[in-house]
Amino acid sequence: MRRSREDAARTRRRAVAAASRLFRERGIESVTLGDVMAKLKMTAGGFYRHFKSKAALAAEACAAAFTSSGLGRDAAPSPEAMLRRYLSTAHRDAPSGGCPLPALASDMARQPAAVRRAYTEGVRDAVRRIREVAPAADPTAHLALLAGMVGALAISRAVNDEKLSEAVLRDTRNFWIPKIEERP
Amino acid sequence: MRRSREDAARTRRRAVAAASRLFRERGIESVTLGDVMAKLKMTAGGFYRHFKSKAALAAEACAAAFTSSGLGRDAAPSPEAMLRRYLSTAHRDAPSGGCPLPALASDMARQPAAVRRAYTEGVRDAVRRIREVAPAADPTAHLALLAGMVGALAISRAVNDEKLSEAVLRDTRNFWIPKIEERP
DNA sequence: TGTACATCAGTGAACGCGCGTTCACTGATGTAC
DNA sequence: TGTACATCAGTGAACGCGCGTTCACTGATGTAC
Repeated sequence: MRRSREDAARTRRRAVAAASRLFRERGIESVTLGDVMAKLKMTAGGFYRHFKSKAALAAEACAAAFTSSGLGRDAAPSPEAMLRRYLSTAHRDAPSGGCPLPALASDMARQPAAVRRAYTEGVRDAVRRIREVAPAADPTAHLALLAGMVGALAISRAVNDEKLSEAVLRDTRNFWIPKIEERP
Repeated sequence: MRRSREDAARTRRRAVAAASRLFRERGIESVTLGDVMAKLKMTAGGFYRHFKSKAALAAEACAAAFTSSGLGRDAAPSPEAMLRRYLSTAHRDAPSGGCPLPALASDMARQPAAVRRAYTEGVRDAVRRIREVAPAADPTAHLALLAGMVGALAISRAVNDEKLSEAVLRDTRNFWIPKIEERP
């Protein structure tokens, strides 16, 4: 039966939020509309009152993942605190609330332009954020640091061995912390 | 009709090789058995004369991707040459023949233990390889470098903007080259 | 403020499609003598 | 070496299943008067 406008708008927002979490956790293609709607305790048919297609949801959910995620969330901490938070086992083990960059990277090759644009904008935001938090001397360090953070998290999640997984996070952290604390 | 033993063995090898390339190009789950067998100009039904299931092929194809891939392929070059090759637009644009680490990272979370084990072994091999080629002073640098290489390639492939994509590769290269050329 | 009607959020069944897997079949290869 | 038979690599159709999407339907919400 019909719901109030506020209820409907809330359903839409909840669908985007649930998809944003599920996509980061399992990848866009492995998540079904049934999975997303089940999180709202709804049946899949109702989905199309709110979105044109799964691709449309993917574009919104990706953008949402970036605006609500790790790197940009709160006021600028120290560069060391940022790195420790990003390269933590907690972040590794909770991809659904974490940074979309490592979580969605390999999905991007198969996504429509709208989704890829959202991801690309997310990379630019992350670089800006790093530049603010850690205005290091070496101008090539910012993208190299981002690559290291994203790569370390991705590898630490992919690997089957807890010790190796933690070593990747720890060594990447320990390598970068002195580099970004330096001031020219 | 029946084929000779050598023909059959050759078919099996070709299937593993084709899958290894396709998996790196499109991700394991987006590649169908039909895609793999079409590369051999065969129909999908014949697949099961050689493999128990798609998962069994995935395990073999993953392992194969590591033994035949980028990082370990040829005699130790200079560390700079290795970095330039890995972080090149050529490598970025040819994932099917390239390093499986960035290509398969996000598939791993959803793979059975055998596949994840192959990937983990691949990470260890890559670290060993980096240690040989670039025995840098800082002991945390090896994993940090691997993370940077994998992250930079993954981001450069995911991003929609050619300039940003090249900047990620170039900056990561330029950041690391002086670090790994240093000898203590 | 009440009433009559149109709207539309959500349900649940149905659809078409593509996938992994199975199977009866074919005919060249391998084997036993 | 030749012959008779068993094997089995590959074909192509069929299967069951899950997915994205559609649709008729329901009944509360919104609107016109």
